[in-house]
Amino acid sequence: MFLGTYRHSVDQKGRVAIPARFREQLPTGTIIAKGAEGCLQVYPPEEWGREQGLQRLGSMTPAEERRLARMMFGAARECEFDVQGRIVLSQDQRQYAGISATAWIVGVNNLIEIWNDEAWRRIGEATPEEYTRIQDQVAERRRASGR
Amino acid sequence: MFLGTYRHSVDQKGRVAIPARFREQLPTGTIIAKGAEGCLQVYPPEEWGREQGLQRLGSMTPAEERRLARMMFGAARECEFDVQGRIVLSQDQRQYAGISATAWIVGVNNLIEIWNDEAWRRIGEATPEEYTRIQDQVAERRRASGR
DNA sequence: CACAAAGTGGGGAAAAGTGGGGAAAATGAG
DNA sequence: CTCATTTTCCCCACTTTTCCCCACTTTGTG
Repeated sequence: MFLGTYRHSVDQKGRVAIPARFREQLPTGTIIAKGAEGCLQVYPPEEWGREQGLQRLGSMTPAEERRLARMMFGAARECEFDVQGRIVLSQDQRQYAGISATAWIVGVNNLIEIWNDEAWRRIGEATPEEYTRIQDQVAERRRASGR
Repeated sequence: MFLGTYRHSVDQKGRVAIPARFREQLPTGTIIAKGAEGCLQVYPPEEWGREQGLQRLGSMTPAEERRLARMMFGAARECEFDVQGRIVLSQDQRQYAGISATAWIVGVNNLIEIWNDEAWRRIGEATPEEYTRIQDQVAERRRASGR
């Protein structure tokens, strides 16, 4: 399980340190892909496998899903860690996520997301009031779906 | 079951001692998260699993749930106790809860909450009249929703 | 009052994160 | 094909943070 939010610097070569707590849980075969809302997503192998299962193309696949699969799999890459535990974000990935000198690295249960400052402030930062509202929303949703 | 209210100091490194009575009931895998009304919440593993564990993030997750998952998991951390039974509250957590030199640690049945002085005074110091009124309100609401 | 348990504070080693130099590999122009 | 330029990545050095350990104080109990 990946938990917590970390702010790390991205150097001129595009390297970011993945927090040690996360790195321990990331075997070789970990994949980095483009994600919704302009973030980058890091999938451990089993989670990536789940996505593969979900997004198989065939003659019956609707256009939208074909498009999603192409974007997602086409833009993905295997993560390669250096001795210091950093990965290199490609030019393309940095541009997609709008990342320059710093990045937020966020554990979201089964995967990790990487955000630029401004986007994470908008999406992830919560005052107690917002947070209270969000929690009520979760509770409401849960009640509605009968869990 | 967690009962009682304790006032402990938070040192310059952000460490708080969790009361021994509580600690005995907290195995490894205990989670600390942000909670409603600006408190921090400490979940024993089963409680965390019941509340949050089910949600997974993937390409098929709807936008609303993506936001919830990012906030819930991004704001949480696994508790790590030192030999003295203390945990470290991160900078971010302390800021969220408005905690500096002291904190109130409160057992609330199935989980533990951590509050700053001022907020806890508002919540915890109920007069008999207020207490009665709140109890009646909750009972009424429950009856109305048929639980 | 004495002893044990719980809580508090700080010093220092170890780990994590950051930045840059330079060799090897890839790319691209002539 | 060759040479120059860029990119990649491996390695080292430095800074900051974390956390492990010890010692002291306070509280509670017999």
